[in-house]
Amino acid sequence: MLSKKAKYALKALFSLAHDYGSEAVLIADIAEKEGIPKKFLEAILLDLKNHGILYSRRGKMGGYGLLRNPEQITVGEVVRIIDGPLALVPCARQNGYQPCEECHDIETCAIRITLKKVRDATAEILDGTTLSDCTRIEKKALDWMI
Amino acid sequence: MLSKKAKYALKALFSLAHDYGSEAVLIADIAEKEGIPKKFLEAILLDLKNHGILYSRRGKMGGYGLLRNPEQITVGEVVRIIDGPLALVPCARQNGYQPCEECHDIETCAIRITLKKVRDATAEILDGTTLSDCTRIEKKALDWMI
DNA sequence: ATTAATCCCTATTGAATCAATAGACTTTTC
DNA sequence: GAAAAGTCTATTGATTCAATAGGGATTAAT
Repeated sequence: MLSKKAKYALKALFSLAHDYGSEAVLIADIAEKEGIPKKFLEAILLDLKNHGILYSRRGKMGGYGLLRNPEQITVGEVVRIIDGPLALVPCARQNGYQPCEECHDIETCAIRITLKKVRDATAEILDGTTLSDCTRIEKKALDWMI
Repeated sequence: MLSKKAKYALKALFSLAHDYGSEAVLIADIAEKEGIPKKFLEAILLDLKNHGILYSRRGKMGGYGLLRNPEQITVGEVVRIIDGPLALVPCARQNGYQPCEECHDIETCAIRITLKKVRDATAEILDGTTLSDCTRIEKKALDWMI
């Protein structure tokens, strides 16, 4: 399951991608616009900042903004920051591999091999989807209505 | 994450697939062979029985066995029984669709659309992998050693 | 018919994680 | 220096996960 935190993170980033190039945006504004508990969003944005996705300015006139172009930030990157590795099982990870206790032979464990395929397919999709892809998808509906 | 319960279920089914055609197998035997807490395994096997994967016999000489051919039971079916729908988000499910509160327009929610792709790719892999595929994978290692 | 083996059922526990909240601290602009 | 922002630490309540406990029901063998 995708955590609510990750969903909030993506929503907030879509919003910031939409405003990319403008001034920094207030946490409170994003929170209200996207219906996210403000205090919760604070922690999320801070986390994204610490991982090089966002910049921030403190004090009056402060706020958050994307540190990179929306085309250079993928959904996969965000999900990994908030929810951790994509693999459904630690022994099927691409990077942070961890053996599972109950698996005798790592090379031939059918569960691991199968879930590695799932991880790879998932990574292909999520790492191939950028924030601008997402805003483009969501913008279609608005254009259509005008 | 795949639950430990689902991992146990798959391990137990691999074991039963290996013994397919023979007598019913004791819970205790599977538990010991696969290193699964017996009481926990009881609940798992019962669940799989109630979903038409296994048959059981009570009393002396009792035990469990596959109700269908190992080629007709997929990893996807098992995972869904134990862990629920494959989709990472309820609004991306193929069958038990449920709207998410925070998503205004279902048709154009980028999160939903992206995670639906992930679900479909996952389903393709897991529903395309049978118990006999798994035992075949794991058997390779043994053959090789002889 | 009795007994022992076996699966079946209900309840409970302890740990971990998730979602959210509270409150004080630091930095910056005006 | 006052007000407006982000930053940090801690805590709470709810939920889920993994496992355990203790019988109850059924069947084969004697």
